[in-house]
Amino acid sequence: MDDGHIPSSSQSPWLPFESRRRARDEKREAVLRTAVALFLEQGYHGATLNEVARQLNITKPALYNYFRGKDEILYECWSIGNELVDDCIAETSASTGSGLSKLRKLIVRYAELMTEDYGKSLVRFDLRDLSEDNRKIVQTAKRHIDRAFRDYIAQGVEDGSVKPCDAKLAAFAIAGSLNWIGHWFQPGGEMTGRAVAEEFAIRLTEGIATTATRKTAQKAAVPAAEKADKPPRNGNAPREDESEHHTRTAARAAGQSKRARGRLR
Amino acid sequence: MDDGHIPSSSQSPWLPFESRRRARDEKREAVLRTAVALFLEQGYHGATLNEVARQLNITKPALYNYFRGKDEILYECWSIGNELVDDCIAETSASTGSGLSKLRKLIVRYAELMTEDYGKSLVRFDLRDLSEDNRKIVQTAKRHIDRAFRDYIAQGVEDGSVKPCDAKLAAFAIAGSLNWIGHWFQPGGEMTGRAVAEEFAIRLTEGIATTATRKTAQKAAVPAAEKADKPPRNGNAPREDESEHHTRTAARAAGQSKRARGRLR
DNA sequence: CCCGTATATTACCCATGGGTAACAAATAGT
DNA sequence: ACTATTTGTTACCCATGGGTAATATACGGG
Repeated sequence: MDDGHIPSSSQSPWLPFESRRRARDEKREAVLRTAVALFLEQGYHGATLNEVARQLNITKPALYNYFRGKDEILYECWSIGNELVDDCIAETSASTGSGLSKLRKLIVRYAELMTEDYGKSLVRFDLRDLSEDNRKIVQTAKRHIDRAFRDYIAQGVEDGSVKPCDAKLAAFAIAGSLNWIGHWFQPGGEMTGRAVAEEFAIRLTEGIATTATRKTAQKAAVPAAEKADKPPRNGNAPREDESEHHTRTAARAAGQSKRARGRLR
Repeated sequence: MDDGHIPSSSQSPWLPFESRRRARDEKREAVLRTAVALFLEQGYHGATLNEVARQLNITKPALYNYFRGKDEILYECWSIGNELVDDCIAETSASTGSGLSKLRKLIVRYAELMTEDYGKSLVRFDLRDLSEDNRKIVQTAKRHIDRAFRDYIAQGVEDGSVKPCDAKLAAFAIAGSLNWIGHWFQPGGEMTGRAVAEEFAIRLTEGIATTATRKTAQKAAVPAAEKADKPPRNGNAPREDESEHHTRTAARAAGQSKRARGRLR
């Protein structure tokens, strides 16, 4: 029971006896990183604030310097994930290309998000554990995400890159597959998050695309609408800049955003 | 707060003052029906046994005549859902036809299950709320379901009805879409459960099928392997034999099965 | 060096809700 | 009818864990 599990010293800014003066936001983030991991591992109700605090080498009441309560921590975790999704959507919407092309871009990004903690929090946390106000915010955001998928599909139908279909149901089907990734994906498995993401981008659009995509049998003559589909991208990028990615995005998120400050006494 | 919400008298065998001698199993089932609905509506942790009991016109301790505790009720709800899935798989496996044909059959049945309470319980309940033993049982059962999907896909690849693909990922993608139905579907919406199910069966297999399915552009010449695909079925059956369906299946489930008896004092 | 602020700690409160004990009422069997 | 069993009820226990009050310690500025 008391096996400790002292977090690797690079994780917690509260080193037992050491310069414990870090920027406030860094600590806030550290709390959220620990909380989201614990919530995912043990479930929101299974995880206790005492345990969150213990993993950070502090005690429970100290958490209340940064958050009003457990449900606010949950919300903030979700919120970071949501900002990441919003970024995906914004980037994708800003790009040029067919509806299908945009849809695939979004799928890749969204799928990879689902393999990370903050992404998982979008689909594994229960809305009912949030306060009334926050729940409404989340619901609105969810509709926003759904709309993005539908819009790209509808757009694809219009420009001919997507077969005529019910955009609503197609979006549900695609989003369902993607969201489910957040339930089964475990880092350290056979495939990396990105590999899964790219595979899903093909698989999930194969049914509704007007053109074949695979290097299987037919050799798919690329149609006009597809020309802007895949700019060289970053080829085979160094891969696994993940930790840096995390801190970067988390820092940005904590920096701006309208999320509550905690301790506004 | 005290708005009552007395369940329609056709729901509870414990009518306030009336012949309250029903068979034990009927009562057990009534508990489960009420519990599963409440767990889905409020979440397992949000729902209290007091509330379950109240909706049945009894008091909390009376529940312990039938179940050892809250987590066992959760397990039993899940268990009924699992038996329904097992039936789907058994029926499907017993049928003849191509791998694709079986896959579609399973998808239709599974999807429709996801629109019902006991089906939803398979994907919305948290394994971590179960006892150690029950959790293992559930995990094993989940693997069994996953295997069914994979097997049909692999079989389809072999008999040529399905394009070569990674059966594992394809199964995840399909199951993900289906499981997600259990999160968004609400009876009373635009589509019936069956309509959604049939739409999904097409949509989810369109990408991996070797032949087109839709009455869209191409007129899909049905290949040899597909001949046994759709027997007339029951055409447009009277539809909505749901309540009867529920009681029937629930009765069977309570009748046989090795599930614990409750109060084995 | 002293004080104000931020941050953390110790010690506590207490609502909640799962679970139990003791007892009562209905039921079935002989 | 009398009794054993089942199936309820009322009244209670109590572990858990979120949240708070009072207080101590570190730090930065004048």
